[in-house]
Amino acid sequence: MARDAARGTLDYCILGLLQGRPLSGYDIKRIFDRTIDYIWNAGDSQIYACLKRLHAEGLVAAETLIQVGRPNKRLYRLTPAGEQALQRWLAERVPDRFAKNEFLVKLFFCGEAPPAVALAHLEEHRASVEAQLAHGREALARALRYRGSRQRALAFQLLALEYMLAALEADLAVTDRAIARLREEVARAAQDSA
Amino acid sequence: MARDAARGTLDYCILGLLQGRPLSGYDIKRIFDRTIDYIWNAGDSQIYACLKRLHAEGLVAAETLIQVGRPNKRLYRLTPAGEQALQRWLAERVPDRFAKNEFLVKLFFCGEAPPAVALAHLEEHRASVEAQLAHGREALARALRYRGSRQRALAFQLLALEYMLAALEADLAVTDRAIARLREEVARAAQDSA
DNA sequence: TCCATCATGTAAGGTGTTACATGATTGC
DNA sequence: GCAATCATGTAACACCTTACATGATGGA
Repeated sequence: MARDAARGTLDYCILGLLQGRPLSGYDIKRIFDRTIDYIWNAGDSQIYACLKRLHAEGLVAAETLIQVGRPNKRLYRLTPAGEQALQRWLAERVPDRFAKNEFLVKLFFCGEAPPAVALAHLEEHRASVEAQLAHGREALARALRYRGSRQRALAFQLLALEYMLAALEADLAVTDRAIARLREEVARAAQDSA
Repeated sequence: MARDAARGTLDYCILGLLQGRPLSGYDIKRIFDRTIDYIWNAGDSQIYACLKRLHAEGLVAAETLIQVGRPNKRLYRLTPAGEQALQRWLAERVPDRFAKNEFLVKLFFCGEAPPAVALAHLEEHRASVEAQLAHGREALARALRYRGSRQRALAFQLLALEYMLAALEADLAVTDRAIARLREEVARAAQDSA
């Protein structure tokens, strides 16, 4: 037994979400969009394909729920093998890959373009960061209101949110400084040419 | 003409690096490893394949440099078409995709695992962040010592570094708080069972 | 003698994204 | 009448990683 039947991070995300309750592919996609979106996500087609494979490999069990007035759904739940695979993955070291960042790459090469180009990217980035911050703070408020079982799971979700919010706030500070500097540069250039 | 001959971010990174000087695939890989690594990178095979395609599509020109005592190298330089493609890409909006984060995903699901598991991940993460910080600070010091042409390009590389360092510092603060909390929890659990 | 550096590639396989296909119900 | 929600999938492609292949020079 060299390695698990589950393959990528998405597989384990799905196994993780199935802890303690059965879900359909559709449910899983909704949870992704609502709660983990800022860390991981996938298109629905990928999720359905993944569930099919996890089922074929015995990590999840499936049953079809017949519904009236709406399409039937396939409910998946963790099998003991799936639970084991998940626990093994949780204990395994995180491979430390660099994180790709399309925004920073573009900024990195903006030296040869006119300052307005970089400024536009920075301003757009600022708006995006603020939107993410708002979204994250809402999620935080929702999570803090939550009273239920799974308090321990909640603590770790809060920690992930804390990471994200801290990163976004730091990002915003750098962005604001950069925008101020660039605006000054643009203004100086305009004055010089006048 | 719907879109450029260049495709992904890697294509444009390579075009960006080729601004103002010819480079071989090997050179490009070394620059990636030394300076952009924390934002983007690629395996050498991917870089060679990419260069070949960019050449076939006329965005770079190639010449073979015969060397003595070491293998010949293929030097690539930007063509006017490549320069245009790069400028177009620089001006284009950054598509805002979520950033995948394997560490946070794992942490997110650590609620159902023993606290020691999460603690191990956090401590390892801390070490990794400190290493990246050290690496980034060195790069910053090197960049600040740099005296040459391309000062404008340098300013943007410094900005990218500034983003990275700020994110890492924020990350470290959260990590330290989380480690302290978890250690306390583990200690309390040990005391209760005693 | 063995390893690192210089230098370029092929081949295979895995992962992820996008577009397409289908079809009922509910609310505006 | 139109769009959104519920629900599941196939197919094609684009992208990325890993392993393999080759071979000289120079230092420990």
